[in-house]
Amino acid sequence: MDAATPRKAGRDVRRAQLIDATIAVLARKGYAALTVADVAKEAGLSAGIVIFHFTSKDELLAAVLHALATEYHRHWAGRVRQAGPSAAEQLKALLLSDFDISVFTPERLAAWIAFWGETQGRPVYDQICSGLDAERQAASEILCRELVVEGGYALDPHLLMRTLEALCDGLWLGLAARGAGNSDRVTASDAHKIIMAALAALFPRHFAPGA
Amino acid sequence: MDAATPRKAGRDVRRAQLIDATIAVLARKGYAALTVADVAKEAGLSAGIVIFHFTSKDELLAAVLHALATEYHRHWAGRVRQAGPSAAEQLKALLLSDFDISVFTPERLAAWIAFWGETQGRPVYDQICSGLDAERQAASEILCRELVVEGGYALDPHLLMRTLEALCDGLWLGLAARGAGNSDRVTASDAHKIIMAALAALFPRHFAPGA
Amino acid sequence: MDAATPRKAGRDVRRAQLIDATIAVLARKGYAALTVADVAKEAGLSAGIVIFHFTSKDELLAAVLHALATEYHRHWAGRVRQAGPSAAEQLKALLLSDFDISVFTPERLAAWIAFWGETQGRPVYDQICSGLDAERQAASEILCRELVVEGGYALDPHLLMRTLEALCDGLWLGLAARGAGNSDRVTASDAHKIIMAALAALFPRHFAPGA
Amino acid sequence: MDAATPRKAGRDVRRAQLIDATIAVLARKGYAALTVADVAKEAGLSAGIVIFHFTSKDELLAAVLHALATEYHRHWAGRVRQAGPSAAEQLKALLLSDFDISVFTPERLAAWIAFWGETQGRPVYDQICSGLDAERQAASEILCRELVVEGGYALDPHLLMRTLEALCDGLWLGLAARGAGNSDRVTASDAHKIIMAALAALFPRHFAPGA
DNA sequence: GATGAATGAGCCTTCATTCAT
DNA sequence: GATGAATGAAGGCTCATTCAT
Repeated sequence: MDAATPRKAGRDVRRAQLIDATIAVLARKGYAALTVADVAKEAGLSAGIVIFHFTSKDELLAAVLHALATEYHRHWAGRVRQAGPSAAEQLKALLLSDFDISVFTPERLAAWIAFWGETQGRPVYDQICSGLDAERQAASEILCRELVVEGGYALDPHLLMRTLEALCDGLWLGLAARGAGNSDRVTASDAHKIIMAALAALFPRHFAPGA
Repeated sequence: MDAATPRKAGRDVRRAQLIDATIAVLARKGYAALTVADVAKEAGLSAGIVIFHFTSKDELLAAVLHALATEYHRHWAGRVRQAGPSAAEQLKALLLSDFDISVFTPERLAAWIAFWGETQGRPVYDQICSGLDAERQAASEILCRELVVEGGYALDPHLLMRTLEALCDGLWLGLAARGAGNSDRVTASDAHKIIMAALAALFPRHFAPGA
Repeated sequence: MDAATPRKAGRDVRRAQLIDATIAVLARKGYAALTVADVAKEAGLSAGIVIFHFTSKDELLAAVLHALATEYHRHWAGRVRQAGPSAAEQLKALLLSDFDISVFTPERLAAWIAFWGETQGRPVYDQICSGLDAERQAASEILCRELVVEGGYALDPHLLMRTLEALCDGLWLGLAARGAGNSDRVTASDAHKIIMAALAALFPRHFAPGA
Repeated sequence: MDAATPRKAGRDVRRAQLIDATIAVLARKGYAALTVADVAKEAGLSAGIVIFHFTSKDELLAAVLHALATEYHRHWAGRVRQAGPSAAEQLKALLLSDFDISVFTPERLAAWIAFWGETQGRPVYDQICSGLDAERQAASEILCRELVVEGGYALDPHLLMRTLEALCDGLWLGLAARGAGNSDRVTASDAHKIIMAALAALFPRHFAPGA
């Protein structure tokens, strides 16, 4: 692919390059059909070097998931940090960060989904994500709790967190769906509107409808 | 597996048996790791007979997805038909039908998710589902529109449908997640509560909170 | 090789055929250069069927060594049984049985030697042989002890056994040696003479020189 | 391995170092499992430099065998030279030199055996050894002939040489054998006793029993 | 219909060898 | 001289598929 692949490269540079190539192949062919040769070709390298850098296909895939999970975590955590001091602003930032298409390109979403499907029979994948997932859920639940307290809503913060996380997951699924002839696809813009409408419906005293 | 596998069985019976075996393997090992031999063993038969009945592994998997999609469609359509005449009752029936644990066992959910991950690079899978999916989305959107009209809500029926469908999808993902040490899992009961709370939030004039 | 290889064969027949093919390749190319494809080609079959019958290359080789060791054990034990009742006759039969060219063809000897060289780093090979080896050494030592007692020789039966076993091993090595331009090779006939001369020298009251 | 590996070393020093490393790996893993990377690691160097110094793996192994054969030759030849003037003393020196454990460590013996097993399909190895082997056999046979003439033994000097050489080879095999749980191993001390007893039996007028 | 031996394509992985630094 | 990233040729093994029985 990359005709300008330098013959030599630093260890971490090459690893990152191969991880990116894997994501691209994952998005194009899915998890089951991905081969080491595909990844190598995508990166303009040989299959041998993939094993050289990652020891095995399994470890390459684990490294890819780890990279995705870490990137995801950094992204939402950064957005929350940059948000205003109020719980409402932070929750909004947390949820909308999932639909920042400059980071979560269709390619990356497709790669994520590919891993979801393989969590069965690959407990490792769960282990890679569970810690970071738990952090996000905890952050989300804390923010929900604050809003509930502030607004006096008669809702369970834990279930609110589950609701919002499920909504985000479901929207990702919709964004990644390759509606073949389906011109009627979910877009990132839709996702934004949906998230804001859901916040307005659940926390009417914090979020104005149509904001 | 099943020691009492009858040696003779009608064509469709055997196909159904093999489809069930495939679902079981899919749930246990995931899509990528599934082999024809696994399915055969699960069904207590030989690999040859699997190919004999389905011509190829690809067609077996397509048949499985078709069976799942058809079953899914029949289930929600039946529930909507059995529901009361009001749009609110029908929408509620439609959404809650997804969490009927007698039909959507963890095994079946896991099989579904396995297919989701492979939709990339397997356009066939999209084709199998798209028609039935569209029907459901249309039904859902129509019901949302009726509620919007009845209740005078300032919400877009299309986005409401997307919201509810995404929520259901996300909850399925959560139900299927095999949180290893994660005692804090989403349950079908949680899903019911979440759906009802979401309906109450979005359509307050149709659904009482805590119903 | 065998153009008349039947398409189907009983399990044990095929295993024996593949073991023979492996011995042939071992003799021709040595242990390190042997490939599953070589064995398959030698047997006129595909590589897949080798793995099908033996699970792995390692297990194939272990099975070959096991077959060789068992055959060896049966052979000398049979010869001893057929020999006369005296310890002298039995010891003679035991030692000469190693040089029965109808069983220990150059090919088989070469295969044996190939395994000897790989016993390092393959403890399994030791385990396969050690039991049967010990039996032979015990039998040999008992016979030596009887001769020592009968003849009043001032020799240690254990060391006598070691001497005779080492001599047999060394002669096998010489028989298997492929003296390239070396027309002066050890022959089975030499081996017979050497064994008899050694017996005559060690047990002069039991074995006449030149017998 | 050796942390004190000097970065700079004369060509021959480095070659010798790599040959020693190869012998160590050969003894530990056997011939078939030996890799250039193993040798490099053992020597505390990189794989590239091994090839640089020996051009190829094959030539490295040939150099190792050559080194072993030369060392072996020098050793016995030196011992014979240092021995007394009589044929009996020289033959004794020749044979016992094989069991000088200060030179023929278990490691070196294991390396030798590893090569024996690969002589099949590697005619080069035969070529490397045949010349020096022939010299030893000639020397041994000449000494045997002298003893036969002196003692008037009714034995063929050629077969006597074969007998003694086979005995030495067989004892080496026994010394190198890694009897796992086998506490009953051949020792160098056993080998000495066996050689002396064999000489006493074959040449009673030259060697006293129990000497 | 059903089995299981057999095939062959393709994949992951190893490893000797090259080469830029 | 020395390193280590990189290659490419095999090799072992898996697995969908075929076919004689």
